[in-house]
Amino acid sequence: MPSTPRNRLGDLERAVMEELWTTADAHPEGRTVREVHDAVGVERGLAYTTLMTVLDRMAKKDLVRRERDGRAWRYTAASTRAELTSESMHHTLGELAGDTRRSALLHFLDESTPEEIDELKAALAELESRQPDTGRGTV
Amino acid sequence: MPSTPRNRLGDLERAVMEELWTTADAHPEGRTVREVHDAVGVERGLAYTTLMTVLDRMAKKDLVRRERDGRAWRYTAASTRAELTSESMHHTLGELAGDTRRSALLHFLDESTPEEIDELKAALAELESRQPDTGRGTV
DNA sequence: TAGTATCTACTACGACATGTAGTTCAACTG
DNA sequence: CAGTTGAACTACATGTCGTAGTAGATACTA
Repeated sequence: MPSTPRNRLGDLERAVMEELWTTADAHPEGRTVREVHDAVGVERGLAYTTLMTVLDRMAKKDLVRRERDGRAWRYTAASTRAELTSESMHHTLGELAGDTRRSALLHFLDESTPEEIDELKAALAELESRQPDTGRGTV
Repeated sequence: MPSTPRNRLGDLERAVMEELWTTADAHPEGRTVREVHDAVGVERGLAYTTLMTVLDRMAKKDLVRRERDGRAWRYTAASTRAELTSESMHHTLGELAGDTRRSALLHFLDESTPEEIDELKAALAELESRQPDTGRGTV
């Protein structure tokens, strides 16, 4: 359960998340501050401590998790990019009452590219195949 | 074209938008600062000028539009709640590359209530009936 | 073992967004 | 004309984020 906002990421925060996400497969144990600094800090001319501060804050916001590795911390993303995105979308939608939500979804689709719509349909179909029950009425 | 972020609204900003949205039908000409203050400011013990400042800033961010009415301004929401929500959702999704986007959509659906899914399906059907072309391949 | 490199923890500071409001001045109302 | 209303401008506090320095502990190396 996130304690702080956890929504909108800053530019650097996002870059750090990207780094953690893209290296998650190759490094499931996570990345140290040094590694993250090398990956996204050096090219931006940032100090090592800057990345330390940012990672520390992100841990407090539950955006990343950390585990001790010797005297260093290893950071991993707390959610996948897809999860975070989905969460953010739900958060946005969640501010709306039922009837408006429907309207927002319609708008959303209206402004979607055909590809997105296809993706959505595919995702719906996929979901359908896993849970054949429409669920109507199951609150 | 919005000049400033225009995303995440503050609490008061949101309350103001709510007020403008919910009274849009009854007052298409918009609302004056005084009216908005009476509606959302008084109960919070806010000064009239506070609402003035906030509305002024919101106008600069293109969240609201304003038109002169005598020497006062009349404010109207620049987008409907549904539009703004949809916009925000697209903004979130837009940060993702195609393959991740698909995954995010799947997650999104996964975490949706059956009601939301139904709404989405209905919206899709509605869209379908307006634009029978699937669009696949049309970049 | 002394010296250096490496890490964390803590502190700090500027920029920007937002909530909050005062002051100043013009215009309108009796 | 006096009081009221409203806009414009300015200001200040708080919170977030980018940025980084310093202090102190630990590990490595010659």
